[in-house]
Amino acid sequence: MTPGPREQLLDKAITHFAREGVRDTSLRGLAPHLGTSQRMLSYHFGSREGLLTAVIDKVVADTTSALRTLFDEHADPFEAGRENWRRAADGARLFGALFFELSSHAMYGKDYARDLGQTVVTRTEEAFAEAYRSRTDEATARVLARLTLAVGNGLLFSTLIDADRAASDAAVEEFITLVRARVESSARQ
Amino acid sequence: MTPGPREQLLDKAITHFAREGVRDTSLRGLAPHLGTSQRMLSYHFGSREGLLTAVIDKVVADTTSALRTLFDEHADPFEAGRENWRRAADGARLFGALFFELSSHAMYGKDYARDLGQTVVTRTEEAFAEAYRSRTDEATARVLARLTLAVGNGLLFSTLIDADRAASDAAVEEFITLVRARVESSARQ
DNA sequence: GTCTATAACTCGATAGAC
DNA sequence: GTCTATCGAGTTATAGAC
Repeated sequence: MTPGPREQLLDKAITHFAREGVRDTSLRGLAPHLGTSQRMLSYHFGSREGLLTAVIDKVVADTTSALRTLFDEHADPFEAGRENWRRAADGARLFGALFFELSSHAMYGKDYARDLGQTVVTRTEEAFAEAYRSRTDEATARVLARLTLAVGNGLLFSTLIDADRAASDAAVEEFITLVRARVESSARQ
Repeated sequence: MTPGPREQLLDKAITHFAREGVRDTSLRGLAPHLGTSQRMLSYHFGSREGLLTAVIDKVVADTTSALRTLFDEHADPFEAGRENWRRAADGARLFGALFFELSSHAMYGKDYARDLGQTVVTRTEEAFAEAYRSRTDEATARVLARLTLAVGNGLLFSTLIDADRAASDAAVEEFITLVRARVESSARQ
């Protein structure tokens, strides 16, 4: 199944948005970089907002499927967390700024960005909570899940600003150590 | 010292940006909401980018001075952290989306947003590290500072997406408990 | 400092031929 | 599906009177 022209354009558009931002990229300015015309972007996506919606839908779909395989492959929530961080940080240089830019659109209440918010917070948090449940009680699992997601997003944020990946890696390890001790102590009770 | 018209316009502009976003706010559309004209915005700030620069400069100055008083008033880094979270979360409904939107501009490498990045990551992290140094060794202080800032920004992010302030408050308390245990155990060595 | 007016430009959307 | 061409509304920046 070879992707149609629409899917090819969408992939290229995401790459370009990741580099240049959504903020000051117009359909006119975007088209030449994708080897197409403004008319074709309008034709395939209906409108500028239609293109943004398609971009977010694809990002959401990719994130969701990646998350599913992640927790299928790692029964240990700490291993899953470490692996999730590694993937996010590796991709950050490419897609990190776009991630936070589109998320800010969700915060402003833009319709086309609502699914993104649901995916990057609610669903991811739920996946972490599910993994923690095997190690601790329900209430602790929920609060640790929220904290874990926050650590991931917060370190992604810091890394994108100051480019200090090593410091963020160290912080992840520190956090894993902290939580592991916490879960072991609650299991001993 | 009563503020001049420029400063009054700037304050109102920040409030409006916080509600509507920078992305789709033009000088023309902004002016009537501030009780002025597009001509006056150009006159006082030179250009649209000049206005954005002024907005960021003010946000940076306010954040820096708030941070200084924060650590002057609370010697206990855990109290300072809790208070920092309280302030950030209280202001989040007003300025949170703007914070992440402008930060994404810094990630894209926009000149006018560089100072913002320095302030919200490098300087804040340094302030936390300074506070932790009184409780633990240098290396641990640095990694805990990075982790603490990440928790704050990450929970701010989650709260802005899903509006669950209570869950974030609980996560902050959980984190303080974790780190307090960590610091006490390292002090015992 | 403030106003009106406008120049010069860019945008998204669309018409219509092929 | 793809092209050229254009409409109409939007933008910033600026000229010039008061």
